[in-house]
Parts: sequence; C-alpha cells; structure tokens
Amino acid sequence: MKSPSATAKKRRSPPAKAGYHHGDLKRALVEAARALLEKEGVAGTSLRAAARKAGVSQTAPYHHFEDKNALLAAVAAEGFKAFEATTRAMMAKAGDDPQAKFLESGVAYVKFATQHPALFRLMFGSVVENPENFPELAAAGDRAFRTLVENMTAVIETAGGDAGKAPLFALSEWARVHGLATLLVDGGLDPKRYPAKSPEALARIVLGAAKPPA
Amino acid sequence: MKSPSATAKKRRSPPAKAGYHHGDLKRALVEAARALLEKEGVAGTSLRAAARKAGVSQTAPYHHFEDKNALLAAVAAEGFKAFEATTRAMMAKAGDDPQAKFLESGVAYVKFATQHPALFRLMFGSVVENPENFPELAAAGDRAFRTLVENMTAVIETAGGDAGKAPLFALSEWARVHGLATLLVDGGLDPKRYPAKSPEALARIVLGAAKPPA
DNA sequence: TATTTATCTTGACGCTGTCAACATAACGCA
DNA sequence: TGCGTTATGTTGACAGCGTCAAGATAAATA
Repeated sequence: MKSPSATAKKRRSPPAKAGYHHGDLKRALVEAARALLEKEGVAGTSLRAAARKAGVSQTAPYHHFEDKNALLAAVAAEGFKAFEATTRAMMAKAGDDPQAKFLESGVAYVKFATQHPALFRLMFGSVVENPENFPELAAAGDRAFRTLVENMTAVIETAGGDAGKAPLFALSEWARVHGLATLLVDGGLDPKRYPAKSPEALARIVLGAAKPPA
Repeated sequence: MKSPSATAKKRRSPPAKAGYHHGDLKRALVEAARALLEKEGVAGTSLRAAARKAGVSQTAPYHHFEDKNALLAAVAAEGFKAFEATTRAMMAKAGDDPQAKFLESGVAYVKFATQHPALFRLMFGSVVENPENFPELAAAGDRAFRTLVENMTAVIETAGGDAGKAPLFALSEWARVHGLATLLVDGGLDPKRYPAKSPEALARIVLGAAKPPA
C-alpha cells in the first residue's frame, strides 16, 4: 500500500525529493538561502525569497524553522562544516611541521572569508541572533577553537616554549587572523595600500612574516 | 489633524537657523539614530523610528539624507570622531614611550568597541553600503591608518628595526587589535575561556604580552 | 509684497516577518 | 481496510519597513 505508485523514491533517511509534499523542503530552503546569500548578500536574503526559490508558499518554511533566524543559523552551521573541511585540507597540504600547519590554517581562514564574504559574515558577524540557542553553532565554535589551541601547543612545544601559554597565544593569533579576514571582507582595508596578488597572498605575508618588535 | 504640538525644540548655534521647521532636523535625526543604535542595535534602527523620535513625519528625513544609508553613514562618521578622540586621550595618558602609546591605542580600540558595540559594527562592519560615497568616512579611515603607521614607525625606530616594514607590521597589529575587538563584540569569544576582569584588561594582556614563537 | 525655495505632511506602493485559519498528504493504529 | 492524527502545505491578513509622488506651508529672496 503506502505510496499509490508512480514515483517510489527513498524517503527514509536521505529523503531526496519525492512525493507531493516537496520531499525535503528543509534542505531545499537551506540551499536556497545559501544561494541567495552568495548572490544578494545578507540584506537581500529573505525568508520569502528562499521560499519562492524553493517553489513553496511564503509560510511553508515555518513548518521547518521557527523563524528566519533559525534558517540563517542552519545556513551558518553548514558554513562551518565547509569551513572546517577546507581548513583541514589546507593543513594536510602543509605536511607535519606545526608552524607550517598553523600558517596554512590561517591562510585558509582568510581565503574562505574572501571567497564567501556573505557566508563569513553570517557565521562570524552578529547576524544570527541568540546563537547559543543553536547547539550546532556552539559545537562548531568549540571544535574550531580546540584545534586552534592544539595546533598552537604543538608549535610552542617544537619551539621549546611554555605550552601553558598556548591558550593565550592561540587567542592572540586567532585575533590576528580573524581581524585580517574581517578587514578584507568588510572593506576596511584599502587594497592599493597593500598590493598583493590575492587576499591569500596577503594573508601569507602578514601572518607568516610580520612579527613587529615586542 | 493632530495636536499642533507645543514643544519647541532646542536650536543650534552659530550657523544654524532658528526656524520653525524644527530648527535642525539633520542633527536631531543623527542623534536619534545614534540613540536607537545604542538601545536597539543595528537591526532595530529604522529611518521611521528615527523620524518618530525626532518628532517629524516618516518622510521628513528625505529632505536631509538621500536615504537610510546616508543617515547611517552620518552616524558612522560621528562615531569615528568620537573614536579618534578617545584614542587620542588614551595615548596621551601613555606618555612618550612609543611602545606604550601603541599598546594604549590598541586597548582604546577594544574598549571603544565593547562599550559601543552597535556603533562599532556600524563603523567597521558592512552595514553602510558604498562607504566610498561618503568622503567623511574615507577620510576618517585614512587618518586612523596614518596615525597607526606613524606609531608603528616610532616603535620600530626606538627598537632599532627596519622602519620600511612599518606598514606591514602596522597592518599585522591592526588586524590583531581589530580581530580581538570583533571577536568580543560579535560574541565569538567565550568569556569563560579567558577570564579577565574586563575586555579592556583582556586586551591589555593579549596585545601586550602575547608574542608566540615565530 | 510676490515669488521662489526649503522643509514638512499625507497617502500610497511593494517588500518584509509572522500569525491564524484552513486543506491535504502521509502515517499509525483499530 | 478505514479512520483519526500528525506533518506539511496554502491563502489571507497584519504591522512595520524604505521609498516615491503630491500637496501644504514657512522662510528666504527679489
């Protein structure tokens, strides 16, 4: 019995698209919102537009997300997954040297930000309200910071330093990387002032070479 | 018709007009918008609400600002003035040591951000669109960066380093300061992880002491 | 004083987020 | 199998937003 016939598709765990009820609106909405984000920016990303793009009515999203904020949080969470993936890939290319891995993770950070500026703002800016209500987001932040401290610990240990200061140094370096990414994304940096072939190249220069006098 | 009002608003000083038409709506709107910003955040700051607060109709602002974006730009420009003033004050307290002055300017940066988070976001985030159309904003950015490089040059020279690298080092340190401020303002930083009495204290620790192994 | 200009108001448009009420497909149990 | 329940979708409505068009009125000017 079950389905009358016609399209018998999988609808259990990976419910693609099947059936009348659109199949998997939730995912479709997240993807639509992400596409809007890339093309129109944060300001141009509306719940209604996402619904339109997914081919449903304007209030259909409310059966899958409590409100617009929840949709944005879901997009941000997906962004964090992509972010972690690319960071891992960049670090893998760097081999075993902790210092090189640390640098590459920073470059990956900046590269991701400049390649997906709106998504980056959504993830790290204050556009998602009450992010603590979205465990996926908090978990992503925790994971990111944990790896950061681990990397910094490795760097310090190979340099024969005091590993107890890893959290402090990690924060310091995180701030620098995050600041560079933010300045590039938000246009606080005049590119003419720092001619570099690409944001990635600039990141490599700044993060790798710049150690002003203490 | 409504009550033909009664409250005569205060007027402005020398070049201002002492007229009926509200006197100086432009300034009143900027102040209203700034108050809204502090109380309601960027999202809760609307042109109409600012007009309401100033006691005029919803379209009155269009005689003084091209659109909402222009009003926000004016608020941001005012923010930059306040920002420069507090930075100067903090640096003055630091005396003559370039290193100390540099540190204090960074601490002032972070302090300003955490004390006026919405204003900080307005100034440095991407909420004002096409900021290049507002010369006041560009000028403020230029001034800020120039002092930064000057300070860094002084720091390097007293340390006997290569002053040619001042722009690069300045960018590096600016990124760190800006990143720290941004992380604090946007909640990317879990305060439990870095127990400090205040953001200002945390800034002092991070900016002053954290020089991880190169 | 007459006219032009600056400023402010009313009214309207389409967009937004969200709610209430309703319709129907799918699921689960007798 | 049929039926009730739940999940998912729709239409319609509301207030608030940014902005435009037209009209009103005070102030400046000639």
